[in-house]
Amino acid sequence: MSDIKTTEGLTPPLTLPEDEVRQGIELLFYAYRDFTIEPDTILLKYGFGRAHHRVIYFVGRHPHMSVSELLVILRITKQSLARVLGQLVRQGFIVQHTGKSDRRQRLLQLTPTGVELERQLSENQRQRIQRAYVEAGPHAVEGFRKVMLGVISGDADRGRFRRTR
Amino acid sequence: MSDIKTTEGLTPPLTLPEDEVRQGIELLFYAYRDFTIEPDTILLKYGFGRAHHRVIYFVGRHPHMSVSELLVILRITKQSLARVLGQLVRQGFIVQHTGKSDRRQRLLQLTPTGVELERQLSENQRQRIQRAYVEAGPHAVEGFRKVMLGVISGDADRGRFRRTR
DNA sequence: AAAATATGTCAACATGTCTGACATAAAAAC
DNA sequence: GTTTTTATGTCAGACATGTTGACATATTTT
Repeated sequence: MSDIKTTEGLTPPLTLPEDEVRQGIELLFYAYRDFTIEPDTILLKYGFGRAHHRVIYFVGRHPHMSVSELLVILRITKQSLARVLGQLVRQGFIVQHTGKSDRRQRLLQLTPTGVELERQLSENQRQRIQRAYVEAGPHAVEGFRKVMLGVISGDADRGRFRRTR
Repeated sequence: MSDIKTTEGLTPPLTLPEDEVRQGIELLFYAYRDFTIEPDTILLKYGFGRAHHRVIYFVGRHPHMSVSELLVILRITKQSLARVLGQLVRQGFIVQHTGKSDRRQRLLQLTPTGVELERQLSENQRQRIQRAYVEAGPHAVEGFRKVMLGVISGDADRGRFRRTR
């Protein structure tokens, strides 16, 4: 973050062109915008929103996760989560079961219907990533990962990516 | 864009590991989430939201752009835009002037105050990108760009990036 | 003169976020 | 074993951002 000093003849140009940085900002904006359009459309049919997708995605990704773990990932309040999670539970996409070691916890899990919805929702996003990855090539993907990790804030979250590869 | 055929012994592995794709999805989620936290916090002080930032950003980026051009970029309805744009104009961050060739148009421009707010808002995002770019190196940045362009949908939007480099 | 375009505006509504307050059950600490 | 902390739920009210639909005005194009 800080220095403009570690430059002793190394590769990176220390002052990046204004335009290059602006481009980076806009790439993130457009990519995220397009990345969410199609799932959003599907969700409409169920009367759900993007928040439901996020919950379904992460519960699918980490079965038996607790409510508080989910809150940490999503960075929203429990009241915000309560509405969408409640809907998903009442409508049979997610089940909650009491934790064994800690009976206060409500561990979350997708139902078969939930799994199906998750698949349907993420399908387009998977294809989009897959296509972009294949077209760009593995070398570019490595660079993509590096930059994205640099954009992400905390070591905690960065740690989530320290396994693949 | 289309094919899965140009593979005769080339580099890209055609079936990407499930986990690699998932990782890509999550990188986008976390990066975008963290990318917007700080500006959002600043905006709160002004009673503004993320939508105001987007308007200020793009008007700053493309001075004298028309309302309809802005609508195309943002992909929202004019009624949605009207609210935030109206606030920004009334509070002196943006001025509208009638188009010369087409007097129906209201061309948008940041006031000095608007420029200052834009700078303040985007400062953190610029630093974030700059840091990530410098740390990852120009080679990685090239890969990042390739992948992000692949994620973005239309040729129209991709065309916005066909100049730098 | 008529039609299309660029913009603005009013109204109603859905969604997702927030803060604040309070309740319950279970675990941890004393 | 009582107290405190933790995990979760819930109610209520607020605000920001998005949507549709309808209609108005000025200006350009046909």
